[in-house]
Order: sequence, then C-alpha cells, then structure tokens
Amino acid sequence: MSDQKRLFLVDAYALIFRGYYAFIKNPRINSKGMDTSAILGFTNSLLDVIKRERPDHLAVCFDKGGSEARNEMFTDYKANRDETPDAIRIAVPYIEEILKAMHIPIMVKEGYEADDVIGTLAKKAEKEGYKTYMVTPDKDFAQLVSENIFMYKPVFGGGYETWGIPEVKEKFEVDDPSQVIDYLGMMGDSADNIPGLPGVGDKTAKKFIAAYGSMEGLLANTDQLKGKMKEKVEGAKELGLLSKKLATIMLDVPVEFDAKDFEMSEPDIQGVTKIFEELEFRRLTDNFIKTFTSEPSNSDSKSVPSEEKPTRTKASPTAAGAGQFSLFGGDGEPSEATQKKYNSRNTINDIEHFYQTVQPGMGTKLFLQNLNNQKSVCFDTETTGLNPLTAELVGIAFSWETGKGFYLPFPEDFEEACELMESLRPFFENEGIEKIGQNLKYDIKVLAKYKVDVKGKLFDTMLAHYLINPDMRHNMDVLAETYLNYTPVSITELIGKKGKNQLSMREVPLEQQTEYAVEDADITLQLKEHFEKELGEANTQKLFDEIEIPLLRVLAAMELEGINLDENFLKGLSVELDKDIKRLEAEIYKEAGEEFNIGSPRQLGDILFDKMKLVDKPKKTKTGQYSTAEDVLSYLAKDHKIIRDVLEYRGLSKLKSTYVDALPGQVEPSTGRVHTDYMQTVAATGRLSSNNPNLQNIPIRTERGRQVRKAFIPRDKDHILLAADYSQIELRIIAALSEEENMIQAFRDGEDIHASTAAKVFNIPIKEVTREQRGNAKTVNFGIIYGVSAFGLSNQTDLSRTEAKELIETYYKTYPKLRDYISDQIAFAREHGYVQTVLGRRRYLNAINGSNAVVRAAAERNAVNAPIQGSAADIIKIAMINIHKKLEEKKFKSKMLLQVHDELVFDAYKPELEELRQMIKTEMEGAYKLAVPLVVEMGLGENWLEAH
DNA sequence: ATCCCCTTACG
DNA sequence: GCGTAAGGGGATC
Repeated sequence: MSDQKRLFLVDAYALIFRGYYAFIKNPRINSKGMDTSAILGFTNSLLDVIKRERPDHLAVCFDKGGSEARNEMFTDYKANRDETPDAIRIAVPYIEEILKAMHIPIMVKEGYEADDVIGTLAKKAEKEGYKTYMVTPDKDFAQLVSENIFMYKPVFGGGYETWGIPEVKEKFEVDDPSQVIDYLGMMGDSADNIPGLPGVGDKTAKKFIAAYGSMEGLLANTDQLKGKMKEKVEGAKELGLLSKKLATIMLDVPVEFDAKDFEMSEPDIQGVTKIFEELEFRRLTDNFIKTFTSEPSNSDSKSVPSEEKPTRTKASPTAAGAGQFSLFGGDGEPSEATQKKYNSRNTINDIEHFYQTVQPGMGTKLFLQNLNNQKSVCFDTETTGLNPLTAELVGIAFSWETGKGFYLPFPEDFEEACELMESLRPFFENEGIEKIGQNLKYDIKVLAKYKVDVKGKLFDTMLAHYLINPDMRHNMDVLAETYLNYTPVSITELIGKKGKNQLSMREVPLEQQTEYAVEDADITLQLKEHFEKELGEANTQKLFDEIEIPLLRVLAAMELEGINLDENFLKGLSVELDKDIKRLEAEIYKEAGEEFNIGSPRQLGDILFDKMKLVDKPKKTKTGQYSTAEDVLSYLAKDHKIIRDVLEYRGLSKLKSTYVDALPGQVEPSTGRVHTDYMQTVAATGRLSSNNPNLQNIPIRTERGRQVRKAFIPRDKDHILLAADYSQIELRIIAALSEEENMIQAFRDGEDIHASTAAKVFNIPIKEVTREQRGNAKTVNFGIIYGVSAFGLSNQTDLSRTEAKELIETYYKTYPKLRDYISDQIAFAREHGYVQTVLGRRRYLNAINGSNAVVRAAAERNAVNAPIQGSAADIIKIAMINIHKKLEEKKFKSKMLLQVHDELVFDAYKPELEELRQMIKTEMEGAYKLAVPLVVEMGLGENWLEAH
C-alpha cells in the first residue's frame, strides 16, 4: 500500500489560464515584447507539482477541437467564452515544446476535452492499482473523486489542497462525489455556458440534493415545490437533464492507459534551458535545474494526506527501472558542477581566463607600466560597502583584453592606500586613456575620496544599455546572461546572503577577490564591445556621448556635495506633529468606540464600513479589502468628522515618518550633509530618480507639508539657496512638437496658459475666466500630457463623464493640431514599435500592436507621454551639463545640489550671486531651441521653501 | 528577514 | 490618464 504507484494528470488549459491571469496586473513581457505570463505561470505550477510530489507517472492533458459530443447536445456549449487571449494562443506551442523537452507525455484526443481525457485515464489507471491526482483548479473534476482518485487543486497564495472523498462531501454537501454532477447541472456554469435550472444557485442546488438526491429525483418530485420555484423548475425539466449531461465528464474516450508511457524520465535539460533562455526565463531556469537535480523537499507533507504518501526509496519499482531517471539523486542544493552540467550558460569554470593578482614591489611596477601604455581600460573598484562615502577601497580590477585582467589589492590602512593610489593617479588622470566600467558614477565617487579625478573618455555599460533598452534592468549579471550567455560569480557566493553573517569584501580570500573582481572587469569590457555596435545602430550614440556620459560626472559631483539639513528645526516639527497626531488619535478612537491601528487600511476599513457602516456599498480594492484611499475618503469627508480626522491623521503621520523623522537619520556623519543617490537608468522615459533619501518628493502642496522644506538650508552664512525651475516645460514641449499655433502664441505672449486655455475653450475673454474654469482647463492640459480619457478627467474634476467628454471635444477644436499630434505619435509607434524624444531617446512600445485592449490603450498613452516627459528630461540634462561646465571653468564656489525634474537647486556663494543667476538662466533657457520660449523662474532663500 | 499591498509624497 | 520612492501593515518564508 505504501508504495502504491501514483499518476499525476495535469489539466493544461486550466493551469495555463490560471497562470495568465495570475500575472494579468503585471504581465511578464520579455525584451522582444512577447507576453510570457501564461508560459511562466504554467511552467511554474508544473515544476511546483514535480518538486512537491516527485510523481513517478505524469502526463499533461490538452483539449483539442472542443467536445464534439457536447456541441451536438447543445449548440451554445461554451458559446459565451471570450476569445482566447493572444498571449495564451502564442503560449501553447511553447508549452508543448517545453513538455517535449522535459519528456513529459502530452495526452490529447481530437474532439474531446481535457476533462474527459483525464477522467477516462484516471478510471483506467484505477483499475491497474494506481492512485491518480488530477492537477486542476476546476471544481467540476470533483465528480471523479474516489478512493483512488483525487483532485490536486492549487490554492490562491501558493500551495495545494488534495480533495478526496471526505473533502468533496464536505464542500459540495453531498453523500457521494457523483452527485457533484447533479449539483453542477442544477446550478449551471456560466464559464462553460451550461444553463442549469433557472433561479437555482449554489445554495438551492445543495438543498435540492440533500432532499432529492439527484437531478432526476428532483424532477420527479416537483409537486413538493411551491410558488415561483415550482413553476420555474417544472418548466425547465429538459434543460435540467441536458445541463446534467453537459456537466458529466465522459469516461469512454478512446485513449489507452499504458503505464510505461507515463513514466517520468530524464528531461533534456539543455533543450529546456534553451527554450527558457529564448523566453528570457532566468529564475525559472535555476528553479528547473534545482527541481531536477536535488533531493525532494519533504517539508510540505500537508499536500497529500499522510497515509497516502508513498515512501520513496531507490528500491521503488519505477526508480529502479532501466533508463529511468531518478529524481532523488543529489543531496540538497545542486553542486556547481551539476548546475553547470545542465546549464548551457558559461561560468568562470568554463572559459579560459587569466586573472592575476598584482604583487607588491616589482610586480606592481611592471603592471603600472603596462597599464599606462593602454589606450582603453576597463576597471572596477571593490569596496567594503555600497555607500561610496563610507566604503573603503579593497582593490581595483583592470582588464583590457578579453579573458585577461589584473587585480590590485589595497591596504586597509588609509594612509598606505593613499600612497598606492598615488601610483595610479597618472593612469586615472590620463586624458588619453579611455575608462570603461559598469556604473562608473560609483567608482568615480569612491576614487574621489582619494582625491583622484577620473579623466579621459568614459564608457559606462549600464548607461549604454539604458539607452538601448530603457525598459529592461541593467545590472551586470542580467547583461552578462543576456548578451554574453555567461553567468558571473555571484557576490553572495563570496560574502554570503545579507544579514548578520555577511562578510566584507576585505574578509574574502585574495584569490577569490581576484577571480570575482577581474571577472567583472572582463565581462564589462566584453559588454562594451557588444553595446558599442548597438548604440550606433539605434542612433543613440550622440545621446550617449553628449548627454548621459557627461551627466554622470555632474551627478557624481552633486551627490558628493550633498545638502545641508537643519536637524533642530525638524526635531521641533516632529514634536509639534506628534502632539497633533496624538490628539487626532484620541478623537478617532472616541468616534469609533474602540482603539485600533488607524494606519492599517485593513483595520480602518473594517471600522469605517463594517462597524460604523458609513456607506451602503463601500468601494473595494483589487484584493477585496475596503478601499480607504484618499479620493474615497475625501468624498465622505463632508458628512463625517471621523473621516476628516482620519485624513488629517494620515497626512500628518506620513509627513512625520517619511520626512520629519527619517531625514535626520540620512545625514552622513562624515560630511554632516544629506547625499541622495540619483539613479540614471531607472525611469524608462529618461528622467532621473532619487533615493536614499528621495529628495524629489519633498512635500510642497500642503501648508503643513511645505514646512519640511524649511529644513533644507544653505551651506553657511556666506551662501544662500537658489532654486531655478522651468515654467510649464511639458506643455511648452507639446505645443512646440505639435506645432499648435494657438498654444504656441499664448506662450509667446507670456500668457497664463491654463487661463488662456480656459478662455479659448469657454469662448470668453481671458479676464473673465473663473477659478473653476481655469482649474478644469488645467486638468485637461495635464490630461493631454498623460493621454486623456473622459473617464479619467471626470474622476479628477467635478465634471460628469459626459461633461468631461464635451470638454475634451471642445479642447481639441480649440487646439486641432494637438489632436493630430497625438494620433501621429500613436501611428508612429504602431509602425516603428517605438517613440522618441527631441534628442532621439527611444522608448519601445511593442504592446501598442497587441490585442489586449487595456494594455494597448496604456501603450498609446505612453506613446503620447514618453516623448513629452522624456524631452523635458533631455533638456534639463543639457542644462545641468552646461551649468556644471561653467561652474568649473569659471571656478565658481557655488554648487549645484539638487535636480527635481524641472527644477535645479544651488548653494549660491553670495559674492557670486548676480553672475550665477545670469549664467543659470541663460543656460537653462538656452538648453534647447524650441518653437516656444523656455522660461525659467528663480528664487532665493535661507531655506528651500523661501527659495520658491 | 523578505515580499507584496496600500497609501501618499513629488514632477 | 504619465513617471517615480518610501513607509507601515501584514502575510509568508
């Protein structure tokens, strides 16, 4: 009994659909623009089952051509199904290939559904003494459950439930699983378009089965029913019997069960990984290899009832079979060698390489001579941490020839390290040697601590790839895997997972440091050769050479500079906020009648909508919780004090936790200033992003929040903060690009663009525009930039959907060229697969030709927005580069500190103020020539708030 | 400890 | 409706 043979039958389409919808909010799109959600979802489930259960017999069953028998019985069978999504249709051939390569049998019979195939096989296998597990989320299969046939049902949030007879009895409230057919027949199934009995749902069907046992039993006793129900059921007897037939899984499909055909055998691991690679499944490849090369995890014994769980030993009948692949070979994690055997990707152990540690003394001298004779060198610094201001240099790797390189270790003592660095200064500061690296901003910042300036031409592979494919990620491991078919040594292999036991690079043995560090330099060098060509092809060379590369040095300088923070001021603010928060908290508890965590949307929703029942039909979030989002609550605010208090509480706690209390902790002790890190390769449109801390989202819209800006102050009494921002840059860009004369003229005349729009749209003199009209015009103006819809607009304003639609119509009549521009952008994207900014920065939008209307509409909005947002980003980047250059050339003491998308903030040295203002204005306004003037507004202040 | 969800801050 | 980062809660590992 204990080693009874087990057969797993997988319901392919059910799992494919499930996989597809699991990713629906965040579909997996690979670099070729293909939606791989369905394939990934299905394969994950399949591997999951194999890993958990280690089946010895397994098959995957597909439908083919629909059910002939059922279609004959009922022409509308499955008629109301939506068309199969493209992503799924495309997925099926891939899944079949994957299964073939895994050597997993595919069962399919023309004219039958997978249900019928699975049912027939399960019954046949039962006769031969197998236990069968039907892997499917579809409850219809419950009718087949018996002593030896189980449902193996994936549950939301991971894991599986095994349904045997007791589970089916309980869930369907039946005496025998076969009654599930009667239940389904009565209730019907909208997905399959099985009609069922009118007016009968889950509850009534269960009641009927309890009373009459079956559909036939019910129909024979309709005289016992009363009223409307009696009428309806009596009038639908035929429909009932038909529904039952449709719901019955057929057990006479012409398929044979021959155990040999279902045995698990060794997969063609190379074949599978090749398909995964093509699809760009990186994590899945590892998971797959692990699944097929390691000991099964026995941690999850809940999935199959314990008495059913077979003991699995090498002596088990199947595992011993000739040519049989034992799934239980290894122990624990697969060894590197095993991984390699099944991984088509190369590692450091496969390639010929010559990585040398530079020895002190004569070795170093010879190395330096060699180094200084190169034209182009890739380098990579190794340090003790991620923060370049605190990290110590451990060593530097150099490579200028594929497969070769050197590692120069640095002494721990800072003085000695500086001495060694002096010998490298001629190299780093040599204008004639090109420097190559991955994320050079980091290395430049590290070297700055040693007063070394990295000069000469730069090539940053991360930036190159950002321009080549901005929507992808750009870490070196991914790049190496994608472009070089190579898996680098992972940092965790060296220093361990993060946490208490993590080593510092300095504690890693020198040979390993060398292998790891030089490998990085070597790979980066190889990536450079790859990307150099691609940059030319994509015509982004100029953008790379003239914008992103020069900007890298500018950002490094700004980050190193940091900004002064008034910590005492924030302490005071914190105390004030705390008082108000406590007061509101007490108030809210009183109103709610109990204490709870106001910060927990879940608890708050329960209190507001379950307990207090403030609304009849509360809005819910995607996950089924009550939504307590701002827009929902604001709507209720006027009627309920508790809501007003909650909103105020929210605002204040956000302010306190995210800014007032967090910022002082981000002050770097060694400089006493806050140093943000600008990410140059994150935003797909070309914008920068800022983190640790994010200085691009410091509050300004509310009075209370605005106070935080008072904490950002000049360096000292000789300095003052200067803020310069572009006025309406995005609208100016769309006016210029669309050549919409009406809008261009308004900008040339220096009009208030929102008022001007309102005047034109509402056909009144600009003087008579009301606040409300200007507000609505403003919303539409911004809406255009984001890709408007009447729905979105009415959500943002007090306008109804119809009014919003009308407003948009009038707007387009006012600015006809704008509408043309928008459709031209979309058409361009459809034809070329991308859109671009004024400087030729591209954003690829493959989804714009897809068949999913929602995804396609999003791509269309991107086609409009990306060139606008991206062009604004291009322009301010030019300004930053030029300003930085002037600051250096003219030896200004003033410094550029922050960039906030359309604003630059400076520490202005007071004696330079007038010259500086002039220079900044000129550079910003003249950064790029458009058909409309660029206008910059400037302010000065003893803090960032005042400077506005 | 880590990840996802929800919410909210900015342009 | 576009583009981001971050905090707290809560589930999961």
